[in-house]
Amino acid sequence: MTFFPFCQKMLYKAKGLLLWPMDFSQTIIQWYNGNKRDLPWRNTTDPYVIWLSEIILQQTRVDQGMPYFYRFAEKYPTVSHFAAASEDEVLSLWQGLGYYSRGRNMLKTARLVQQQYKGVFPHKYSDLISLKGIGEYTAAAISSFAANEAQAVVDGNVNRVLARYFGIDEPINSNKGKKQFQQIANDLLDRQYPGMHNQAIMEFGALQCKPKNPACNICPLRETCFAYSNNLVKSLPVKLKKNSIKNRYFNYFLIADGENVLLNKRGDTDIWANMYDLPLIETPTQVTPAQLFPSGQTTTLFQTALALLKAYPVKKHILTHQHIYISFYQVSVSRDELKLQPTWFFTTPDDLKALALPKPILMFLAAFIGQ
DNA sequence: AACGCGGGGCG
DNA sequence: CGCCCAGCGTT
Repeated sequence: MTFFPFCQKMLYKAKGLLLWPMDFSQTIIQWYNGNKRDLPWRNTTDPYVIWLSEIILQQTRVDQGMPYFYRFAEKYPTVSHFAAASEDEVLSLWQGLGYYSRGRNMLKTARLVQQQYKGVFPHKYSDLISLKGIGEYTAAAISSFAANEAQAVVDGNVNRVLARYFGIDEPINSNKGKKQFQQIANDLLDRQYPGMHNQAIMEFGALQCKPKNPACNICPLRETCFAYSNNLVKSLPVKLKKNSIKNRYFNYFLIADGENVLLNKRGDTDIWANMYDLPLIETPTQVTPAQLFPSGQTTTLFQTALALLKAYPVKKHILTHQHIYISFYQVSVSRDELKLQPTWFFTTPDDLKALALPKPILMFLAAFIGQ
């Protein structure tokens, strides 16, 4: 999707460098003063306490992290207390919050601060950035909140606000996008009150410019918001989708009665909807014939005793969002033992020609019938 | 640049 | 079910 990137760039230059930076920051800060939540880590400039909150809040909503913040702040009132903890104890406190490497890295950092910094938690960006578990965002957050260092934070909230307000369609998780959003955030930063500015824009993203159903109707920035003016609020920010290719393992059974082959009519929800394949067992992982036929050469899959005649090598079939590993097993079963499933039926090679088969099934059957 | 790492809330 | 959340470390 493209939204005239050249024009946007001009627009950003016009807004960001000439016209709007003061208005933007002042409007956001004004909104912040009227709408901010009372959060415990905002009532301190202790970099240690802010660090606690920031690590806990990485990829974690405030509501979810809050009880953990209290738990840690009470158990470890200073970084020295934290440094004296055991990993088991920290992980136990962390239990249920997810992303457990955060807890382990916290302990490493606490111990390093205890040793290298004599228990005085650093507040300079350049010191913070080298600590385990502290990246660009967290270093900017701690240094600006604790010491008003002019470092602009860029998190999910900031990305969303900037993408919408300036109409930036560069993906927020591409390399180019990351640089671009960081650059804009830097340009926009209120150099007099960087800490409050950072808090304000994030709070604005969290409460006002929300991912779903943002409150544009009462937004103080909507008159100059690119996304609002151009009906693009729902499509910004742009994010590169993760390659969510799933592996699936299909085990097909070729059951022949003379020339006739037992087919299966597929349902209408999965891939190859309403087409025809063979009796199938899908497994969560690749299985060997030995696993599929646990008692030597026979198995009772489908509540029917099947005897393995031949196992074919696995074929990989690639779809846009799925990689399917297909195993074919030629089996024998006496017809009176066969318990037909509702979707199963025997077909002749002639009738087969009139049916829609997925490519890999068609190829397999053609080779089988042709032999 | 891509991926793994978690648990929970929301539409 | 897919997306998103005060991201970071590793490859």
